[in-house]
Amino acid sequence: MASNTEENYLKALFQITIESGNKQEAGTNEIAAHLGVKPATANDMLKKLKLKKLIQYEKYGKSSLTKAGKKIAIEVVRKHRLWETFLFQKLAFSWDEVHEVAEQLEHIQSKKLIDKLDAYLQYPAFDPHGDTIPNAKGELTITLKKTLFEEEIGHHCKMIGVKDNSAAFLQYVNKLGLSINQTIKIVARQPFDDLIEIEVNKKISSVSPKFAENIIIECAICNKKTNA
Amino acid sequence: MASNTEENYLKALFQITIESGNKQEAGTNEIAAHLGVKPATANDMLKKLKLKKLIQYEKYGKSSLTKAGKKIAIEVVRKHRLWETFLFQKLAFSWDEVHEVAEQLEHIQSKKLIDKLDAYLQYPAFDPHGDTIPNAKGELTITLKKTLFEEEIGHHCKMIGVKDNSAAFLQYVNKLGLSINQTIKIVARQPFDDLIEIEVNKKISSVSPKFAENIIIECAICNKKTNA
DNA sequence: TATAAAAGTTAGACTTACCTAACAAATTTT
DNA sequence: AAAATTTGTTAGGTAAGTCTAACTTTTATA
Repeated sequence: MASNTEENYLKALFQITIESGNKQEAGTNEIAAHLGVKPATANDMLKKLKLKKLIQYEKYGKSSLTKAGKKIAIEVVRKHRLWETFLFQKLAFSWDEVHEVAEQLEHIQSKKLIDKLDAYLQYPAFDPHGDTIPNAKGELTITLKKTLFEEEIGHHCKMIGVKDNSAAFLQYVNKLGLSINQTIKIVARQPFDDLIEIEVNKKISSVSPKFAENIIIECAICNKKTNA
Repeated sequence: MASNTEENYLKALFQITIESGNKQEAGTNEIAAHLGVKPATANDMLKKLKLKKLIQYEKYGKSSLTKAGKKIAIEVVRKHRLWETFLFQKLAFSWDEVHEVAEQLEHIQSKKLIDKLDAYLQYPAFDPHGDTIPNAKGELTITLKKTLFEEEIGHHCKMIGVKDNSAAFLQYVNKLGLSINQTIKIVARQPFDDLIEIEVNKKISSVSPKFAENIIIECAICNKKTNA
């Protein structure tokens, strides 16, 4: 059984490598910075994790997760995101409040608890930040999610969440015909006032950059799957 | 801020003194036994808690909670019982599975979380074991709860929970006119076959010892209130 | 390619929470 | 009231996870 601290190191390594999509391994300093500890501290832990066969690591080299380490990391991510979803959906926490509490809840050890929570939430695919939630088997679709603001002209994407939860914003979202899972096409950008033209259900609308930054989308073409 | 371990010592002291109702203070060995640690370990911690002014304690003497210590202890108890209620009511955990998981959940630090959870559960007064849940102000009615089996002849009591959650049992409970908050009078006990005669809504029924052991009641006359 | 900078490591120290073993005080029992 | 038992304390040790300071290896750059 991995300690809370070990779980945090494995999660950090997972997020810096596999989930970021661009690297296979991470350096000691990078891991330390990600966790807010000194490199010397991270170094000790990396040695320990290697001994436990949870990471691959050679002296003066970079670290990467083994299969066993990845399994634990994904479980922690699953727990974190399910709790975030619970806090957001059931307890009416706002989008930006969920993370901190989920950092604590993700270390509760009870397989039964997390599977029952998953069922209670009706097996959600995304957390309130628009990140994908691994399923009970440890399968995870890695989504290069971004905001509508960041999507390129001509691309199609799918709305998977919002950042702002104010009534005013949500009413506006609704008025434009937008909802979770709705497909959106980026038609054009006006260089003059930066407005973004989008097509939703064959209807064209213009939205502000501020609006677009608060719509979380999934970039379907760049998804890939990973599992434990 | 008290550590998880400190919280556990304060909770233990609360449970062996205030909540048990018969003592005002507890010895080092007793506290150690309650927590499953060695007396030497408990001794170290008691010194530390005294330094933090969370307990009163003289060398070779007994320990008792200060006002500040009691406040923390009650908060932990509140969190524990609210989580138990959540697991039982919302996630369909059984009566005997909730404690272990709640032992972990009770240490999550977030006032907002626990108050929102309380509201979500509609401010429950009792946990699935029939223990009273302190309110957000730290007020707690200490109930000398027992099972119907333990109640004396002639006494009136109030049903506050069940131990068995099987459909068969719950249907039986229902058939006898019993439900949460229902008043029950113990009419008599048959020495011959140990059946217990109870009066519910002016109707007399006989129940088995096995049945009575699974009905949790509150003994209204011996309640007292405490707060932080 | 030599040197400077960055990245990574080691050694030694601290805190928390636990232990064992030996000892001291308080309480019971005879 | 003395002896025996129980209860509580102290001293010294361990493991986890953190730190600082000094050192080494690797990488980048002049």
